[in-house]
Amino acid sequence: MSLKVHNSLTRHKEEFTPITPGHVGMYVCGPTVSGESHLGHARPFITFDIVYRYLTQLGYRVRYVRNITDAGHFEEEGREAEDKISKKAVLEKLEPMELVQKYTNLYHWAMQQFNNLPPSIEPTATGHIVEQIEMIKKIIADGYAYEANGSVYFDVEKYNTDFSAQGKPYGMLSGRVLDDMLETTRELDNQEEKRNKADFALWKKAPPEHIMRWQSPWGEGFPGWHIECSAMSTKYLGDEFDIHGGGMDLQFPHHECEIAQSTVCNHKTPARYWLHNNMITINGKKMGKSYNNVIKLSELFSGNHPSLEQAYHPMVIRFFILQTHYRSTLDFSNEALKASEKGLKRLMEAYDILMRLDAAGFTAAAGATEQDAKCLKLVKEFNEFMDDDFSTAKVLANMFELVPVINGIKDKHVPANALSSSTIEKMQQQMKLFVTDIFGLTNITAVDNEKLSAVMQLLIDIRKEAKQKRDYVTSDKIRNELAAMGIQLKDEKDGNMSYTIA
RNA sequence: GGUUCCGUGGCCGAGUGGCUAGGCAGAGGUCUGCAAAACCUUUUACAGCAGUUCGAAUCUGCUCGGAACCUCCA
Repeated sequence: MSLKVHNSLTRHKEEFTPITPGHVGMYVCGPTVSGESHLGHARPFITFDIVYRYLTQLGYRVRYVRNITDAGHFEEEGREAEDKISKKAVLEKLEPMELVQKYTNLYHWAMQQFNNLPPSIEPTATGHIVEQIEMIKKIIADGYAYEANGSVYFDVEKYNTDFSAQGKPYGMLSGRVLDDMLETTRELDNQEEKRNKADFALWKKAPPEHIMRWQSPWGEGFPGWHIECSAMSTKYLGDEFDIHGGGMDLQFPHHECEIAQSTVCNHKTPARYWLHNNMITINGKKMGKSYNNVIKLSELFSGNHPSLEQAYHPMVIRFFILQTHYRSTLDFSNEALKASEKGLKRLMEAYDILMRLDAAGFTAAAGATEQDAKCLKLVKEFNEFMDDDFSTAKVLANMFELVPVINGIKDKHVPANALSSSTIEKMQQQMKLFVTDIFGLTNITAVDNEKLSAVMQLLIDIRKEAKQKRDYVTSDKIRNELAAMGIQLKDEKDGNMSYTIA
């Protein structure tokens, strides 16, 4: 079976075939570092981290490019003519680049907490002003952009007319029809520079108070919203690359404009497969700054937010996101996250037990017992589900079906002759591959401190001895006081004890 | 208003026309010095109406409800 992905461009699930065999170029829209990332931002980064990891697992050499938007070019409405970053810099009395650095660092910290792999290239908008200017010059030269009062706008209507003939109308990604849009677009201020309402800025003239500004053939200014992604994806991935990812809310206008710009410059639709993750909602509404309902990542990890009942470990968030398909909305609630927390712990504990099993001790012939056949099937399906547009939720469901089997082995409910050594090995191999390498999950209670685990072993030994002497005062004291510290002792069936640290 | 999508049991969520998704919570049991953990068993579903079909949560239509985008947004 081969990988199939849902392509937003065609609205169908399609077989994934890379342009260059063995290689994949993937571009994902990264953060705007004018503020701290929130839970909603976490979703695409985790989603495409899984895509990246899975493609790599399939044997592709993946170049994963994820930009950092560190130039504030957000003033399409022109109402206040101010750069978001420069404005905040004044408020916080920081240099713009100082602010950008601060939030870039915070973002990288959060990505590490989530165990997201770093992309192959993480280009910044400010580092590619030259490329963006060159691209704009090219678009003007081809007649698809015009200068007006120090700003440059993309001529959407001309583009739509010319490229519709090639079957590539403006709006083909988001299913919009330009003529309809012209009628429905709202009245905006300062639109007189544009020939048409649907036109978008490639370069904006900087007003005097604007701190971030660059010299250009059209005077001092800064790049428009969309051009950085076109410039950087072209530079690092070429005229045409395999995958472009991002949130569904970027489909229009951001990705639509990217397609238009790149198509004019490179004569090709930039990406073959467009993958869009859905939103995280809270009380049924999208989490986004315009709704004023965001929970920042640092708040989530610390529990320091009015709507949070507790802190949530980054791995819990990661697991929570993997429990649903990336194209579905995912509703945030304390109850749902707590359920994820419990589920993750249960999964990871079983995972640890499985990894410590000695496969040699199992005596069934492969596939001979019903249980053996079932386990083999469950584990085999991991690949099929991932190949089917990254169905992480279904993979997790299968993993959870393995959990009772693994725990049963530990508790001796599942005898050694119920499973074969080859199936145990296959389970270990597949679980390691999917849990650790592809899903990037780590045990949130893991202790990698040798001295602490030595101390814990000592306490466990003392408690065992106390129990043997029926000195329950001592044994309960050890158990209860450890529990008060957040360390849970668990008596196993065979008289052994294990522990988890909350 | 336009475009697109969704409505599954107490909660979150998979679901490709016929086969128990799964997680959390609840109930009963096993184990245990007690408890926890674990294991076993188990109750609640497919918004409504009509249609297609031998058969629909899954296809079609309508109704109701909700969301995203159309403006910065992951």
